[in-house]
Amino acid sequence: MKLMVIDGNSIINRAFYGIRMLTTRDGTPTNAVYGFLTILQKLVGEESPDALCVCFDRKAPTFRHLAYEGYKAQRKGMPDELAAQLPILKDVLAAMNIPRYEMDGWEADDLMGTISVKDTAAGWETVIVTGDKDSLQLITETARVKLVTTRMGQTTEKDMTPAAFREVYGFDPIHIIDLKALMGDASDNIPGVKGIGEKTAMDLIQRYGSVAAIYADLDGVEAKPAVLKKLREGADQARMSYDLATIRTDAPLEFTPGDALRQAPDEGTLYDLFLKLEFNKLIDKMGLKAPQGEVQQEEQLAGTCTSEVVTDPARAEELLNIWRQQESVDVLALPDLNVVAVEWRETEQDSRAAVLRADRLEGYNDTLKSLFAPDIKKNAHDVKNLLSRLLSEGIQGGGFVFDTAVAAYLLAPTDGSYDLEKLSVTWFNHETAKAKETYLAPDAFSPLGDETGTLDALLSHCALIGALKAAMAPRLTELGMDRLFYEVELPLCPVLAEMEHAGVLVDRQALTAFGDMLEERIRADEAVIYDLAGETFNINSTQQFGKILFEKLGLPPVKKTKSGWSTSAEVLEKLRGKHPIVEAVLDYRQLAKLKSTYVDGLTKVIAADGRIHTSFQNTVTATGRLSSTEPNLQNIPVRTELGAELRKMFVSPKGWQLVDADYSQIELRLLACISGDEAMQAAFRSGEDIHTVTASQVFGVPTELVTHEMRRRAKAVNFGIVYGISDFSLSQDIGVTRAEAREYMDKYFATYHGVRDYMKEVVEKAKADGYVSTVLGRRRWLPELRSSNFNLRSFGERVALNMPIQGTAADLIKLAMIHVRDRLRAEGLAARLVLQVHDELIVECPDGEVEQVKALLTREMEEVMALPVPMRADSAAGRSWAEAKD
DNA sequence: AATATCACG
DNA sequence: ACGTACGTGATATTT
Repeated sequence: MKLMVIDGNSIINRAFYGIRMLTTRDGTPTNAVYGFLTILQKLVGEESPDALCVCFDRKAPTFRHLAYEGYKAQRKGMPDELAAQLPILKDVLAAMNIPRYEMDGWEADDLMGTISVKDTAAGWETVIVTGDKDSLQLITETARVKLVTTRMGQTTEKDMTPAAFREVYGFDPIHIIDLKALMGDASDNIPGVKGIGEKTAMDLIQRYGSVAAIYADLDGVEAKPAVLKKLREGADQARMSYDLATIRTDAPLEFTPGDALRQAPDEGTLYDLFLKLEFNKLIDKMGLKAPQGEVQQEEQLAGTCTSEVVTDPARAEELLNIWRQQESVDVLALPDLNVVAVEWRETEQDSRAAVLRADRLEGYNDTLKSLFAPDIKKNAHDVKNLLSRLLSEGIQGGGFVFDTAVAAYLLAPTDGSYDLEKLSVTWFNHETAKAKETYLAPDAFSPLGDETGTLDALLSHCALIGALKAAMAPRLTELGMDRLFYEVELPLCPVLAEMEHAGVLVDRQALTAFGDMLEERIRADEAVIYDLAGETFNINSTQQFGKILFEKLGLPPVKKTKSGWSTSAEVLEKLRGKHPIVEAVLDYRQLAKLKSTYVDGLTKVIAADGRIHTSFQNTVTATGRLSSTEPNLQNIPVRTELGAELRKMFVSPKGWQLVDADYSQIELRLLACISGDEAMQAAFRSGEDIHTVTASQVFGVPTELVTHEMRRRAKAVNFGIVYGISDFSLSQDIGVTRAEAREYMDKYFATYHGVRDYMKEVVEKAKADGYVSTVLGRRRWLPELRSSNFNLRSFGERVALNMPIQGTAADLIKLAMIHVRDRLRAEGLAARLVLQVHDELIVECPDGEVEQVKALLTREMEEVMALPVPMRADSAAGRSWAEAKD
């Protein structure tokens, strides 16, 4: 019979440091518990012990430690992230019915020693699991130590039997105590004999066997005189250290191995616990089932509903009428819209589903049009995308009352992706069929394809939308995000879809001509660079260029990257003037970027209608902003003269113009609002230039005497504040000493103490709540604030400062976009929104509408919300984006 | 797939 | 003592 006894503290420690940080969505750290369980499973699998128990340390002072009061005094307390996981682990062990031993005044290894002795007495074999070499003294013929090490998430263990031990150390296991007595152990604060290290100690113990033997006849010991002297002077230390290093085997513990016989876990309790810890993989791996009473979710997901493939137009009509009666139905469409699944509840319990297929149903397009009309209320996943595809088919969809992708995003905006498969796991801990392997497979619905499982998967995903809504809607309400969801995000979907569909007209010829010009200049730069380098090389390769720059030409490296010396523009700026190649490469880089990313990149995505249709992503950013992809039209150059040329390529159709409206200083204005800073609010209300006012106050001069340089620095401080700046970064940014930067910030905070107080309070509140939020209640969870990692925690603090501001700006412009669209429509204008660039809206309209549209945009943007500081928006019109941007 | 760079607000 | 600003996406090179 075999008993496995685990050093709980040691193993959870190894797990904590060996496995990357892991937290639940609310920030509870779980990596150590997870790691512990992984190790436990692995070892139990390998050893199949008959009995199992875990020992823990109890912090109280212990007698064997009284001998040396410094003992453990200096041992660093365990990090909070680890300490928080100990009680969790104990709960898990309880649920698994694994006995746990801990006693006031005793350490885990003492208990393990005691248990091991009793185990042997009962005629059992013992396996001691620990990461601590101290415990090697417990090795006997019937007790072996499994030494566990965890690195990069990989666990390796080594079996230490008496033979294996002797192989490594050259003496018997029990004498590890003697070894420690001589060499000490810093991590356990065992002093050892001063001046005796590992080498000497090993040699002595190998030759004499024990401390006792050495001191019994110190004069007979063969060693260097210096060593002998140290031994003589350290006799007391050696004796004391010997006691400290000795693991006791006489703890007053009642134990017989039968107490620890393995038992089945309490499945329900364990399931709940793992669900809370988000250990979904473990639930599956251990085949755990939900406790009674929570099973209905499974049934709902199992999709036991009745389904039909609609082939009769009359039946389709009938169904449409049924759907019109429903409070809402769930819809899931293939990307090409040729197959649509609809699911609805017939009664409380029974659900039904129908599949519409373009190839099976006559009048499919009309049915589609009716289904997506506003009078049928629909729940869908990624409404914006669906609406966009519908518009491509000439259908203007409406009537969407829930979007599971957007809801998932609002509830966890940093999760990254929200496909149905993933949501099924995060919300219900249920693996579903993979869309790509079933209904999204290339031949899923082709006549030659294999349809087995395809419809099942489609319908179960469709039903999942309903189940997710049932779970998410109350959560949104609970977190106060109803208005944000139903009045901002959801109504924004059709606006975005329309913008994507509209696209923006591009002057292809001008773009090509610009590209040709760039091409020529790039060639010229290449020639110059090769000449200056004395060889040809790939200028785009930072490695090759770095070699030329720092090795061949011998310029001084400035900054490191992970893989060598940086050649970034920031570095090259500093090297400017040291060698002509620097300037040439800077110029080359600018041209190459414009050519490849913008001219070539944009040309590639001009559609047949001569326009570029970007995709606006509404479930990507952590702050609530939109993002733009394929292509990204939110990073079209503007800061350099040459780059800004590109904006001349974005044009209006004949007889039309582009109207551009942008918020002025929206983030700083919101900082003034959110912080409640009177001085800053007054500055904005005065209507003067905020950077000038700030400069005047920070530098203590009247506004008329603020120089260009003073304003520039004040502007950098203003911006920096919004990002949670440090004096170091500010000094880097504006090129002054760190002390000066510090001084500017101090003066800034003296002027705007409301901002200073806000910065402190928002971080404190975030730490208490675990999240920050915007004016409209958009949330970002911040588990980083609980990290023991300084960098990560500091990052969390900066995010806590920035997200409410950037996020509120995003809230505002999103709301403004909805209002703008509604007003354009209400006033019967042909004008339409085409682009959004975070604080800027671009509308395309007939010449005759320009003035009306300019006024409308300014008004809707400025008056989108009543705030203590006025929001300002400026608008301008022109034949191109460049012309409209002044 | 990861890294470096650079475009934007 | 730490390491040094928030939020994005595209391209080219290298692994």
